[in-house]
Amino acid sequence: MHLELRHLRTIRAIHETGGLQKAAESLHITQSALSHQIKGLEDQAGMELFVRRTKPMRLSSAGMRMLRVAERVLEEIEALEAEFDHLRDGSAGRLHITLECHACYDWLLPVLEHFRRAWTEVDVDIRPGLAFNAMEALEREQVDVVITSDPADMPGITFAPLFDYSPVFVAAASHPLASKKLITAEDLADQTLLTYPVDRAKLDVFKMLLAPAGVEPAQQRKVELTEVILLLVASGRGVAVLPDWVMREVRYHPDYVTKPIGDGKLKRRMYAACRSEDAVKPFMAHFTKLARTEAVKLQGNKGR
Amino acid sequence: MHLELRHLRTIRAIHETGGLQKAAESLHITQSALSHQIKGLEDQAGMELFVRRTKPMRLSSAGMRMLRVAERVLEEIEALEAEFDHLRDGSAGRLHITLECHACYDWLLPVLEHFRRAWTEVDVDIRPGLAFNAMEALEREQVDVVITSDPADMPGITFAPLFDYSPVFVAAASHPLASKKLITAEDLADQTLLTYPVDRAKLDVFKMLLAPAGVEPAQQRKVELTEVILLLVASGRGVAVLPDWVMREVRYHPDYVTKPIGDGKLKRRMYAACRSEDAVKPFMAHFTKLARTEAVKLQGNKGR
DNA sequence: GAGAATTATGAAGTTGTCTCATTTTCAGCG
DNA sequence: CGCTGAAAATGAGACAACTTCATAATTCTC
Repeated sequence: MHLELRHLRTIRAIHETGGLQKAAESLHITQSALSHQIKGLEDQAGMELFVRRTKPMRLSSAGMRMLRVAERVLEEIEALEAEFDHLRDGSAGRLHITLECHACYDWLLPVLEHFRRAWTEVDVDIRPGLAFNAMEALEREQVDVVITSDPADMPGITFAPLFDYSPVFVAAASHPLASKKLITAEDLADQTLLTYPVDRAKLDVFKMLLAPAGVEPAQQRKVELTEVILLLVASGRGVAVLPDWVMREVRYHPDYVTKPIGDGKLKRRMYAACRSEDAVKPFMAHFTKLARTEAVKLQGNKGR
Repeated sequence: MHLELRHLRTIRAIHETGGLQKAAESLHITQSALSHQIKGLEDQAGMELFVRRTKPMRLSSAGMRMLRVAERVLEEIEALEAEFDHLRDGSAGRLHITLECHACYDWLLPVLEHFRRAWTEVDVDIRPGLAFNAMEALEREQVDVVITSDPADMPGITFAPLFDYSPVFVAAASHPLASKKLITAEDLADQTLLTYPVDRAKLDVFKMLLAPAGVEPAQQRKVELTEVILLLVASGRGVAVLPDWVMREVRYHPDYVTKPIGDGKLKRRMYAACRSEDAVKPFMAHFTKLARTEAVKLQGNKGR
């Protein structure tokens, strides 16, 4: 028994119009075609789907069972086709994001909260599990956006700049380094460094400060959550280097001191990477715009 | 965009096997056919459903959306096909019943309670609304069984005898007719007769007693529920003629008297009518057997 | 970078579905 | 009762769509 949607559409049409003749019109085929079709269908089903004792003919009890499935299934199919219409005109789509940068949850979550209200038909999600191979996941359409500060020249991938930030050193107010004006790589050589649990290559403090100077911290402790890093810093269990926007809450808190690192002019730029074909979609443009706006709010706190 | 199940099967197969090649095998067609097919599908969808940057190819985000629908829909379709297998071998079906005889609920409901446990895949229902045109509804497959005591010689309809019963006169113990041994048509000429609200032709008391004698009761009051008829009888608001099995509960109750009617030998036979094609089905045979068994229980109460 | 594996493409063939023309069936009605 | 018209069934042929076959173009693997 090999059903096709054609059969379900036929069943439904005959039921709705109440006869072969009219059903044929509504399906834009001939009555003959329908007659042949249901004959074939009944052969496959091995039973009569229609009652011929009456004219026009109506569904039999077996036919009614098929009708119930037909109505449910066709509704799904039609919803799918409508969804594809929306995909084509850009009002629907998928926005699955992965981030190489832990601290970005700070601004990303508010952005997504705004976004999902504006684009109810876009399926939004964060996929932390794919962060390790983020760019590859983007190419394979496992995700649609990668938040990164390492743009690469890749064909088919577009990097939209979001905002600039500086990595900032943070320590407890009572910490010996609190008196220094500027933090150098060597200052960290005898420190416990608190970082996110990611590859060193993804950590600003290694890539921009320690690696160039060939310095290794006395100890590195990996911590998942920003709040916990700050907690450990405050209690003198280590020091950290975090993006400046993270510091907005604690910059003027008496327990902490923040210091510029390196020459104090280290700047990084955050990007949203997506496949170039998606870059032109309206919801994608809106997403990057929202991300920039949210970042500005955070930057605005700097001068407080 | 004109989707067919073939497309959904293809989408699912490619996803499950992880590539065109293997999917083609599992669908028993060539890889070339699949390649052509998805090309046509993508043309219709107006977008890419697969990511070709990788080999083997995988679903794109739009393709994933289609996959979700495909999985739901195909599950329904496969369940339907399985259901039809059961319909064919007779372990599934529909048993929609209508009754011309109100009192039959007494034994029918216990029967259906047994039945539905034994035949979980048979859809059981009672359709009181179709009682007026019961036999026509049976022919048109609006119902599958008619409970009736008027067998007719109809082509394609089989009448299975269930049990015999006698219509019995019932009145309040204090009623003037309580002293009579036998009730005749004339006895009812000055009585209020309580009946079910159906056509006179379907009422035993008219068809077998009053009509032949050309007698009309003083008054006829139509009451829906058996319990209410008995209540009204007990309070002296009228008399009734009911099937003997209905009386099992009240026969020896001090408020009531029951009397034979006519010559006291009036017998009626109850039948289950179904379409002859259904009569051979195992669940239908089981239903009539259950009905007979249940009736015997009631008849057994007679001699209590 | 060669070979294997995977997908794409073009042409030809086959299958299945539709249309057209006609017949059969059935309900309604004089 | 037979006529009449509408509805459904049937058979033959046309046609489109899907499939296969053969082969080219990619991409992956070692």
